[in-house]
Amino acid sequence: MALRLYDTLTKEKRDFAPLDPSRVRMYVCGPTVYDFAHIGNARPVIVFDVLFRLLRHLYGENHVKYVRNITDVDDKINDRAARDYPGLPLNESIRKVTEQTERQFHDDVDALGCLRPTVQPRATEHIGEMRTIIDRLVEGGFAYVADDHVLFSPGAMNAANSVLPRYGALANRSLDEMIAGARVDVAPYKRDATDFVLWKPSKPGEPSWQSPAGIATQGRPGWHIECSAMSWKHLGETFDIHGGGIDLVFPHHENEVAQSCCAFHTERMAQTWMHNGFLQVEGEKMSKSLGNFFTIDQLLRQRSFGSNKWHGYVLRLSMLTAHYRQPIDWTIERLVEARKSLRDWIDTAYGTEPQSLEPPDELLSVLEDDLNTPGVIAVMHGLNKEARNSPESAEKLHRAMKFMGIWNGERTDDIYGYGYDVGDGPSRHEVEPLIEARTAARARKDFKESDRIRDELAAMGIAIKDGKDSDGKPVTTWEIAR
RNA sequence: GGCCACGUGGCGGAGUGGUUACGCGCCGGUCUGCAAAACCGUUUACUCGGGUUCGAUUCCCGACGUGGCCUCCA
Repeated sequence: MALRLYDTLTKEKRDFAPLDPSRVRMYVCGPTVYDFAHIGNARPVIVFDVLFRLLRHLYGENHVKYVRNITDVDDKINDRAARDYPGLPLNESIRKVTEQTERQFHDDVDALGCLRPTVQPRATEHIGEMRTIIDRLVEGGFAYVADDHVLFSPGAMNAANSVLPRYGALANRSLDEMIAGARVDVAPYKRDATDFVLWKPSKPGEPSWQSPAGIATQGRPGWHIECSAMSWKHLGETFDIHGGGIDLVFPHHENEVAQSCCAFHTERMAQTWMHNGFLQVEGEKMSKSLGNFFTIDQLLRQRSFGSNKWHGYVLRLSMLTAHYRQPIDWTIERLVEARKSLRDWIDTAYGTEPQSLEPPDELLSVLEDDLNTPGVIAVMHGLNKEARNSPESAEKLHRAMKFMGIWNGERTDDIYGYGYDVGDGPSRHEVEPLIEARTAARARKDFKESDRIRDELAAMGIAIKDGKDSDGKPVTTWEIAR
């Protein structure tokens, strides 16, 4: 079984064959660092982390290069900086915003069990590469200067009639359709409604750099050029996989393809284009006005969603319960179910010693089929069931979970719901004396008293489970009720 | 309006031209002072209408529905 991936451009699942197996190259569009990342942002981060892990397994840890950019130049950043640090010069306030947001982003995705990409380049550190690409596009006749802007012309690209792809091929639409659908308020400096900005002049106070194409005034890059620049710098003119959310297909990725292929005279920018489906929250598009907007930080660290904090492993597993190309409806019920699965599996796998870091074969064959993570979850449920009669299956389950990044062998009490390390809810000092009193009452068969204590605990939000230890002595465990 | 994706049992969610997905829930049982938990077992499906086919949930066409993109967006 070989890795098969669905390619957005050709609309088919194909065997994956890297251009250079000793150097597998993947680029994924990363965050614009102006605010906390939300749970929708988490989806591609998790999905492509799974792919990164799989590629590392298949080709070797040192033979996969994963680049995820950090966009640190953007109007939203400027606005946020001016709002949050009105007293500071814009340069400084922008740096504060981007550094702080980047740190927060890393805290969040670390908690989601994601490995760090090989390189996380910043847009502002690649202005030189952007200028080079823009100059080449102007020289090649694909872009032009107007009013201190540099504009890319999809029309010129399609007229070139060479190895270049057709503009619109990725998003599967024609230039004519786009012209028909274009807004009436086309900027006056554009020759054509479909032309898009590669470079624009900076207003006073805005971040600015030396402009390309002989433009005298200082300027700043358009939105799409950074990814062409950074993927070129770190991965080369063409590479294997380019990923991101499906909403990026047009215009962002379409324009990246145009820029890169025209600058380098290549047929394809990436061999495989991968896009994850959209996320909704409780059946509706996530938006602040609907009150269903959740940041990763809120889910992890505040009781904002379903009055619960959610462990990063739970968030990650719940994200993997749907295939990455399918839309996903993010609900409390989904998280509760993921948490239950995770607890069952940890109960089984806890304490086993993985014999290697290899994922089980039955998991690999499923995952290699275009990242069929729901299938992987079914495999894990199967291992969990087999583990009742087979210690080897428990060990396999341990390896499977490690490989998928949903557990690393630790005791995670906030998954189990024990209150004492969560910081709120009843503490073990309040609960355990009552448990002991109930055990004593049961021992003297005072069931009226033992039931009364159970009711009292229930009122505190504590659920209890009676069992027996290995000597047959009654043992009661407890957890925060859900 | 244009383009695209999706529509599976109470819920979540894979997959397949003819054979059990899987998980949760429900129900029954074992266990338990009683519950809960755990364990064992059972149950329900492929939006609608045409077509292709020996046979379609799976392919084709149409309808309806949901969502996405077309403007910043994962």
